[in-house]
Amino acid sequence: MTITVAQAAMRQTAKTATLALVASETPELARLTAHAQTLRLRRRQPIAIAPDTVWIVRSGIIAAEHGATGSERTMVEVHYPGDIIAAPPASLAAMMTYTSMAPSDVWRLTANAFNAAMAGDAEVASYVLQRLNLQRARTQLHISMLAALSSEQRVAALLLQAAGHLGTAHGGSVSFEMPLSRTEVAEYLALNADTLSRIMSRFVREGVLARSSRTQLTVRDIDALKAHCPMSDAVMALHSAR
Amino acid sequence: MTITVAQAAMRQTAKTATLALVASETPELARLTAHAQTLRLRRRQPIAIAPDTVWIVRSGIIAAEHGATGSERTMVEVHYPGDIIAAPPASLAAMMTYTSMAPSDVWRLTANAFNAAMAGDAEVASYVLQRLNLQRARTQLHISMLAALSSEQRVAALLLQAAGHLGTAHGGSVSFEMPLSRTEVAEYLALNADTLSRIMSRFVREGVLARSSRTQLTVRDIDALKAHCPMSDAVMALHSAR
DNA sequence: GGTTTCTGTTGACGCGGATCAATTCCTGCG
DNA sequence: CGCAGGAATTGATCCGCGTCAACAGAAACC
Repeated sequence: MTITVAQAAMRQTAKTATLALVASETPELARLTAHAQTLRLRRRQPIAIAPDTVWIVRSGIIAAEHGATGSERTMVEVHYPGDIIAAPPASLAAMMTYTSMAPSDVWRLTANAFNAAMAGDAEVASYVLQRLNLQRARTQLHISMLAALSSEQRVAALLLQAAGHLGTAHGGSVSFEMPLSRTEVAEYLALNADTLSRIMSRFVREGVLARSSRTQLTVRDIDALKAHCPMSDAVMALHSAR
Repeated sequence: MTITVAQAAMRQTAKTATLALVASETPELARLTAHAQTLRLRRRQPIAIAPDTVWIVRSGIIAAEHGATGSERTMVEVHYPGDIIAAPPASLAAMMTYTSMAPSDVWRLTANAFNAAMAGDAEVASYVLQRLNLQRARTQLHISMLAALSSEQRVAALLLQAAGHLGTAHGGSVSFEMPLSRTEVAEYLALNADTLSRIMSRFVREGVLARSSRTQLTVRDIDALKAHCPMSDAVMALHSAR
């Protein structure tokens, strides 16, 4: 991979910024920085996740998608800051795509360095396992959503997730910029894009949601939204920026 | 937890048996046995996964289900021998149920002992991460199945999975005993049980499948089954007993 | 062995959401 | 500023699969 001067400069700024972040938030991870290469990703930038590498999301959003480019595509997982991404097994690697859905900072480590860091430090090991466990819980909840919820309930769940990760409370209502396009949300929820559009319009008509631009959303009534989604409590518990 | 004499006896036999297994298959895990308590589980035995414990499946099958008992239940994950199960986050724990779907041997460790074992041994750490990564890949494939496949394709995928884990090849065809009931399969595939029954009958009528009893299945034509399922290659790659 | 109860099968029917097509709305670009 | 191309909306239509109900078969219990 070649690195331009501009990219190198961005990496530098990213590195200093995230170091401060780490010191206050996750001291365990700070011990990984020594072996990590910091990368800054543009919006919609596809990422080549090489075998035997581990990525750690520092800011932004990374989407993991599965399937051929075209109609039958699925957004399998959405990664938020703090998430740990290991290269998929070889048998799946060819069908997986990773994309940064927003400007993101990530650390990249070799699997060896990552393993060594875990083996050498009990607190790092404990932190990593706990984090992976949280990600597993989110993925399981995702399955539960797809399996048990109607399309409207799924959309409500997604809005709660986005609000939890990206939202800023503003006197009872929560605003955020949705980083996923309509098509991408549909791929995440296993929904037809047209159906999704209808449901969003319905939410706006009902007054639980407002759109100031195509990507700027405001949840006007969180409780009404929660009432639309059976497992809202679990969704909000697992998807809060904290 | 009280342990009867009979249970203690079973634990003893289980322990010696699995130790031999470990020595030949997964030397990394053998180093965990010292801190593990071996348990034998009956078919359909529910498991209480206490906070801060880690379970390792040695034989049999453990199902993780989510949702209230009753209609809207989802089988979120199926664990096979070698799998590592960490207690779910508190916010999800109340809605999760773990059940042994077949006679199973499992190891139980405290999270502390597990973390310590990883931190003390680089090979254990590497093994655990690789295993967790395989489980993540399976879960992602599960999502992809639910999102992208029709009900018939999903059933085909499940049969390929079961054949891979439990099947014994027998001259071109593969036989196995299905540990899940019709209802449970339906919960795993996010399918109506009646619809599942229809699809199974269709497979039998087409000749790709044969039933010698309620639970004894034989896939008569693996290739025909693979033709029914778009991502059959990935399914078989990730679900093979090896 | 016979009754009860649980599990699976099959048909008829209806609904939720996918599909297709037409239109409108953004956004970038000359 | 106006045009072009893509993204989102919305209506009309269709079909896969869920739902309900009636029945059949297996296991369980006395």
